Parts: sequence; C-alpha cells; structure tokens
Amino acid sequence: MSKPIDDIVDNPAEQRDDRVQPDIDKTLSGQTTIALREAIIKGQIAPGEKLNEPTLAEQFQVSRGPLREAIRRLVAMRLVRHVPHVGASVVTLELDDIMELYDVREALEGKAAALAAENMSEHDIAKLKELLEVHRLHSENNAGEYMQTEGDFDFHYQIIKGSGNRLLTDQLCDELYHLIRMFRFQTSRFKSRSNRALIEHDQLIYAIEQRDPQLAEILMRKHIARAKASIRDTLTKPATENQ
Amino acid sequence: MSKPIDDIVDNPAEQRDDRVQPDIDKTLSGQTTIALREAIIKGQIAPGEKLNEPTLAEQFQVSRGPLREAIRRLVAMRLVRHVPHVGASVVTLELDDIMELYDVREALEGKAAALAAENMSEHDIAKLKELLEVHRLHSENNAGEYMQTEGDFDFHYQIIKGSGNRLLTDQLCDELYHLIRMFRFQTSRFKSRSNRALIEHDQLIYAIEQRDPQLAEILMRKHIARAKASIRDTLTKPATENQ
DNA sequence: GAGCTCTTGATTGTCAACAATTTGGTCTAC
DNA sequence: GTAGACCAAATTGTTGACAATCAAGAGCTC
Repeated sequence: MSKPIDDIVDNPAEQRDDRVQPDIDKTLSGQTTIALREAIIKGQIAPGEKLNEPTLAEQFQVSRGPLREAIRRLVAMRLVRHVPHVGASVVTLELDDIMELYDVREALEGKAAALAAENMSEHDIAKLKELLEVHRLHSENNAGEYMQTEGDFDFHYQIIKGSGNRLLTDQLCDELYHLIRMFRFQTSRFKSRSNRALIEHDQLIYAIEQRDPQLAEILMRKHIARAKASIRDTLTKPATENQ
Repeated sequence: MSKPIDDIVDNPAEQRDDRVQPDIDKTLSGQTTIALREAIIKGQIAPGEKLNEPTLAEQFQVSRGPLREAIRRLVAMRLVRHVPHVGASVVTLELDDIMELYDVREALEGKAAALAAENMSEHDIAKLKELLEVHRLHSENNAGEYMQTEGDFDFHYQIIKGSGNRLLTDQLCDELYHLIRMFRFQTSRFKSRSNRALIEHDQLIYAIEQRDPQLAEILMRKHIARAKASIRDTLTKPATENQ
C-alpha cells in the first residue's frame, strides 16, 4: 500500500529530471549540460556572469565543443542569454521576469489541471492523494519547510504529467521548471504559504477527482496567481517587514 | 492614415522573424538555422527524414560545426527530434501532436489576449483595427484565401506582442509559431473558416478595446478551440467529404 | 585635457581530423 | 531454417587548431 508512492517521494530533483530525458547524460555534452545547468541554478555561477568558454571547458574537463552545445541548450531553456560574437551570460531574473514567468505558468498549468481532470487515470489520482497526505505529514512535523520546495514541485509535476499532453509537459517541466528552481535558489526568503497551499492542493485534487476540468483550471490558476502575488509583495516590500 | 499599417501588412514572414531575432543571421550557424528551418517547414526535407550531417553540411556549404548547432536549435524549437548516437530527424506531426499543440496555443494565446486587453496601447489597438480592415478587404476580393494564412498570423502576432509579456511572445512566436507553419504547409486542404474567423477577430478587438481581459481571453480560447475542432474534423474524415 | 583612431589582446566562430558508438549484414552453431 | 554473435561500414561525438570579430587601452591630434 505504501510502496507505490515511495518511488515518487524519495526521489531528489536531479533523479526526476533524468526520468524525463533518460539518456541525455550518456554523451559528454549531455553531462555538461546538466552540470552547467545545476551550477547556474544553484548560483555557483552568478546571475549576469559571463560564460567564458575556455575557462568553463577547463572547469568541466571537456573540450569547447560539448561545452558550447551545453550553452546552446541552456539558451533554449532560457537560463542563459547569448549575443553573437560577444558571448553567453547567465540570465538575471528581475521581478518583472518572475511576474511574466508566473503568468505563463498560470496559463499552462491551468490548462494542465483541466486536462488532468479529463485524462488522469484513477490510479494516478489515488497516487496523487497519497502524495498529498505525505506532504501534509511532512508539513506538520517540519513546520512547513518541506512543502515549500520539493514537495510543491512534486505535486504540480504529477498533475502536469497527468494532463497527458507531452508538449505541455515538456514546456513546463523541462524549461520553465528550471527557471523557477533558479529563482527559488536566489530568493529563499519569501513568506511561507504552506498551510494555504495544502488547502488549495486539497481542493484541486477534489476537482480532478470529480472530473471537473473548469473547476480544476480555475483552482490551479488562482493557486498560481496567489503565489505570484505573494512573491510580488515579498520582493517589493523592504526585507525587514517580512519577519 | 494608411501609412502606419503598411509596415505591418507588407512584410512577409521571414522579415517578421528577423525583427524578433535581428542578429541571428550575422553568423554562419544562424544563417544555417534559418535555411534548415525553412527547408523543413516547407517540406523540402520530408517529415520523418533523417538529417545526415555530412550531406546537409555539403548542401548548405558549411562545416559540420555550424550545421550541428543549427540542428540543436531546431530541436529546441521542436521541429527536429534527436537521439544520442543515432541522429536527428524531422518531426512527424500526427493528428495527436496538432491537438496537443492547439491546446497549448489555446492556453498561451488566451492569456496573451487577456494581457493585451490590459496592456495594449491605444495606438496599437488602432493599428490592429486597421489591420483587420485590410484583411476584410483582402478576404472580400480574394474569396477568403489571404485570411487563412499570413493574414491570420499577422493578427494573432500583433495581439501576442500587445500582451507585453516577452516570455509569452518568445514561446509563441519563436517556437510554436513555426510548428504551426509546418503543419499548414503539410495540410493546406482543410475547410476555410475565413468569414467566421473575421467575425471572431472583430469580437476580440472589441473586447480588447473595452479593456475586458476575461472576455478577451474567453473569445480567444473559443476561437482557437474552434480552429482545433475544425482541423480534427477535416483530418479524421476522408478527404472526399470536404468538398 | 578631451575625443578620436589604431592596435593589441582576448574571445567567439569555424573547420577538418580523430575517436566512439550504432546499425546492418554475414557467418556460424544449433 | 532460425537465433545469436561477430565484424565492418557509416554516422555521430569530440578534439585541437585556425580565422574572424569585438572590446579595451595606448597613443595621437585638436
């Protein structure tokens, strides 16, 4: 009974990525892509910093070829900007960029929730409910820490996959997902919405269970819109007011 | 009075792309990207066909380096699939893929219309209205031929740009836009929706003019959903029934 | 001293050769 | 005759060297 959710909960973020692109790291450029991506997301390479090809190639122990390819993939992923004959640099996520990102997220994940209500299998819905229960326990024990990060990602991830739309899944999980991860690494100081998120997730599951696409979409959009508003409030006010 | 719209109407599709990425063709790999992209979209390289690197490099008169880079960009654009150590091949757009594409389009362009209703300048709205009038005249004179192709793109393009969301604009105009172009080149036989599209565009402009985001979003989503349904009907029925 | 031009250094873009992997065919064993 | 292993050709992945372009600083002119 508890087995089926173990393989969801116990997986860290990296492992989850590999399931989406299982053979990207068989090649050198694939490994470099992941390594460089994580270095950027975790801030080991600062936002706005220039990506010097010879230096990074030395650093990752590869030639400039695979490194350039990795950079190009991160450009497509919008983690890196590139200007011809000038070079590549890590994107700087201003507040405006995050707001734009969350508007796109609202549109895409809203549709994903609607499609999930239509297409998700009963088995996957059951798994989702168990997942939420695990998160609820974690939240009670660890004062809401877990829910904010990987737990929230897991939940949204499962719903997106449940939409059955591969294009939608790729766009959200392979591209925008990493941008959000990068943002969260940069600003880990915004107000916890753990309890509220749990309630909203609860309602969302109910809508999916009832096979109500419109309600599921509305709930997901409001959920993301509130997260967006929360971020804006936190980042526009001085940091001292948030205690 | 007629000047401001000339620079919209008289531009072919290629020129419009260059405005989005003005300096992509300064470099060899950029030129190769565009050339290969157009060859794929226009069907000069058949769907499913393998992209042989030495052959294509010879064909485009470049080395394998820039060609590989072009391929990678088209992979990010979802026009090409790539399997490590096996190679790249042109995507095959099945009906399911188009349906998925239009679901994503519905979500993104719906949000774009809502944002356009909020953010579009009065000047841009006026230009949009003039653009629609030009299309109406073209449609009356040429029996609805123009509207189906570039005219429709122009209209949607302006609204997307009017959203003011750069991420949204990039995703739609730089990536999904080319997938739709490819699909239209492959199947140019589906039922004309010219008159209906004109009416729906009319209503959409009205909603934007009234600064009504919710209505604009609903109208745009219905507009795209109807186009999706029309495509499904045409492609699932035998071709002889469409006359 | 300010502004311009030229030059130099560094960095990116491109190329051609080398290495590694896959695929298709052939041969052998059962 | 079929299944499996092995071999060879073709293709992709990778490398290091070369060419083109840009940015910064020195020197010169006004």
